[in-house]
Formats: sequence, C-alpha cells, structure tokens
Amino acid sequence: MCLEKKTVLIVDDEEDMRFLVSMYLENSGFACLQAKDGEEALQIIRREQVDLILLDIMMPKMDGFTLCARIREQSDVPVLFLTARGDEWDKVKGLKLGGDDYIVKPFSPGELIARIEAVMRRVYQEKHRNGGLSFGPLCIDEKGRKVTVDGETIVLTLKEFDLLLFLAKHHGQVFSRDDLLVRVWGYDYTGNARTVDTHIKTLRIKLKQGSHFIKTVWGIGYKFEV
Amino acid sequence: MCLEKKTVLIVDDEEDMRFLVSMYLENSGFACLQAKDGEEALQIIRREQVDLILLDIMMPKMDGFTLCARIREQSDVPVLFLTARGDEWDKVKGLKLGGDDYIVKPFSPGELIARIEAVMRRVYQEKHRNGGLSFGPLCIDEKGRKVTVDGETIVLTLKEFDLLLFLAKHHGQVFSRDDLLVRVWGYDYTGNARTVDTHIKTLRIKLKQGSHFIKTVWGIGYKFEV
DNA sequence: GAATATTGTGAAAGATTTGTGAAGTATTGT
DNA sequence: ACAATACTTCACAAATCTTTCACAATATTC
Repeated sequence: MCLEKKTVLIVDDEEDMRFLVSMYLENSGFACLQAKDGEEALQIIRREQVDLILLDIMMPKMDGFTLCARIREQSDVPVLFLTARGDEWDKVKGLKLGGDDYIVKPFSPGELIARIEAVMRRVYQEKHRNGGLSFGPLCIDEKGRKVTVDGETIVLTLKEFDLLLFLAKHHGQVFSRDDLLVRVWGYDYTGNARTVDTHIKTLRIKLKQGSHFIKTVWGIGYKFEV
Repeated sequence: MCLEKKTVLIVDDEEDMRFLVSMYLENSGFACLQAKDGEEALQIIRREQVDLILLDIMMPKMDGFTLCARIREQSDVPVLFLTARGDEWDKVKGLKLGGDDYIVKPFSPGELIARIEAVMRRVYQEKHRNGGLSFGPLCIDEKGRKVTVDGETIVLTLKEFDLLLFLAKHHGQVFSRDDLLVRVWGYDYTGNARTVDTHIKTLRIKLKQGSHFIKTVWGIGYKFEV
C-alpha cells in the first residue's frame, strides 16, 4: 500500500557520496538503491520498483541529462538532480528533461529529506486517496479486486487482475515479459514468457475502452500509459 | 459522520512521541488518551471508550504484537500499528494479529490524520446507522446477533454469524481464507483453511436470497459485495 | 521487397481451486 | 454419561483458470 517504505535510487559516480546520502535517507525511513553509472541505473529501474531517483549531473560515461532522458523513455518516476554549482541548473531547465527538482551541493541532510518528501508528496498525492487507482474511464479497486470501465464492472481472473494492477501502479514504465513474470507471477516462476501475451490479450478484450492504456512496446514488452 | 469527538489511545513507551502525536491529533479534532505500556493500555480500554488505538510495535515489557492480540480478545476496536522500519510489517502480516493498518515512522502529521480517518470511516461507517447493518433484503443486528432476510429470521450458529458480520462490516474488500481465520476465528487459530468454505456453504444455504452478497473471488478468497 | 523477428490469437491440454456431502471431533446442555 | 448441536476435516467431482502451442498478422532489417 501507500505507506510502505519508499525506495530511492541514488545515481552518482563517487562511492563516498552515494554512501553518505544513502545513510541520510535510510535514517529517515527510505529504502535505498545505488548505481555508479547510467547503465547500472537503467538496469535497476527495469528490475526494481523505484519511487524516486537522485541523479548527479556530473558523471563520466553518461551524464545526468542524458540519463534522465533515457529514464523518461521508459518511466515516469520522479527525478531529483544533484548539481555542484547553481548555474548548471539553467542547462537542466533549458533542456527540459523532465527532472522534478534539483539540489545544489553541498546540501544539509534536512534539506535533502525535505526536498525528497516534497516531490513524493506532489507526485504520489493521488495515490494516497483510498488505495484505488483511477484512469479516465478505468477504475481499479485494489482491496476489493474489482475493476470498472465507465462504471461497468469487469470480471477479471486472478492473473489478469494482478497484471493490470501491477502495470497500472507502475504506469509510464515499460516491462519486459520476463520482468512481468518476476514481479507479477513471482521470482520463482519458470514458464513460457508468452503466457504474458495471452493475459494481455484477454485483458484487452475484457477492458474494451479501458484497454487503450495497455501499450505494446515492440521488442521490449508492455506498459500502461495514461 | 457524527460530530462527537473520536477518542484515540496512543500507546508508546516514549513520552515525547506520545506528546507529539497527541498534539497532532488534538489539533485535528480528536480526543487523546495515552498509555506508556501494555498494562496501562489494557486498563484504559476496559474503563474508557476508545475508538481507535495507535500502537507502537517496539515497546519494552509487552510488545505491540502481543498487546494487539490481548486487545483483540476483548474488543474489536481498530488498531493502527506504528513501526520504525518497513520490514517489521512483514512480521505483523506474518503473525496476522488483526491490526487494521500501519504507519511507518517517521510520518507526516497529514499522513497520520489521513490514515486514522480512513480507518475510522471504514470501521464506523455502518455502526452509525443504528447498530445494525442492512443490505437490501438482508439485515444484520450486531448487538442482538440476529439476521433476517425479507423479514424472516435466519438462525445462524456462532461462527456463521461472526463470519457474515465480519464480511458485511468490511464489504467491498476481499479476504483470503487465512485472513478470515485470523480476523474471525482469532489470531491463534491453527486449523484447515477450508473450514471457511464449509461455513460459507451453510451461510449461502441459510441466507437464501440474501446469499448473493457473498462472492467467491477465485484464487483469493471471499468478499461481501453490495 | 524479401527475409527475419516479434506480437496477436484461437483452441486444447493441463493445473488449480472451489463446492459439496459425509464422516469424524469437540462442545454444550440435561 | 448421553444426546444434541456445532465445528472441522476429508475426498472427489465440478468449475474455473492458466499455460502451451501452432499459425496468422505485423513490424523491422537488410
């Protein structure tokens, strides 16, 4: 539910920095993941649920701007930039990369936490309502395991519901079939990945007008897009 | 909702914490009682009317789990756990002690109030009618432990009634058989989950037209749906 | 535009879950 | 102690869901 620990991914090439920030955050009740470069970050985003990304702008290999753009291709997760000098922020703004906020180094622990919580609040506000998700005509009641489209109840099977719920909860993010098998079916599931296709198919049929949210990402997998 | 002040009992060994939470709540229109340990809490529950309990899990003497179990022996008052780390919730769930929700520390005042009000709404919504629940032809008189369908009295056994009452009170929500065993039979019940099926069966037979509210949710359990 | 890879789809086999009757166990009342 | 009632367990049939597979449709690459 909404009050689980939030997970923050820290992307920075300096190990000390990652470690320090990680300490701050964990003391404040966040779970932390770390990535030392863009590649690692992108992989983690695919595999794990990440609620916010702390992104250093200055990094070798792939810089923060580029990485943010790549992240945005597959996910709506909020991004908070870390920048060493204030003037770099102009670049961020100029490039309009969809970062949600920024912090200038060096920052105090309190400032960092406050910023993160502000972003979280802003982005996840809707989710905090009643545990139910709503996208246009499509409503998903998690506790009641009930789905409606234009007020009409749609009867879904166990896996159909779990799959839809997962995609909707992580809307904006692309998942491969294998990702979905792990996250929805369970890490120990060993079966044909095409099973996902079949469930997507029945979901699309059953959801009718609500099915347009489920997009095929050719060569990758599926995503729920608002 | 009714405009009486609701009373919240805060159970925490740290005085500062009790005081702080108490402030939040009183500013939001709740009346507060405080207990520093399990013994004190149990005494207060016996003496005073308490509408909700905020319970810290980590406490010396009697921990929150144990206390919740003791409370459940004598009262249905909703319990909201406070936990310092997210992973403790696994324990709560694992032990299935019948807490109604949980909050991870540190939490914002707004979050706390929202959670409390959500639980209050759910739990007390129905009670405020007149102590009885009514769904179409089906009436459930909690205090009199009497059920009627189309005015005709239906004789239910203890477990049948408790099961029906629990489902009806939490209508719209799906429960697994294990959830029901914990919440209706008690946290320390160790028996076959299929027992629930048998009681559902007899309920369906006895309730006749009133039985349509009880839905099977394939692969999960049962729910009461209006 | 042909070859290749990926996704959509219908149908059937396979697996799981639920409904149910009956038998066994526990509890209560006399 | 006995009977009556309630509760639990069990086994099997029935219902339902999940997975697989083959082939069609579509997108991408060369």
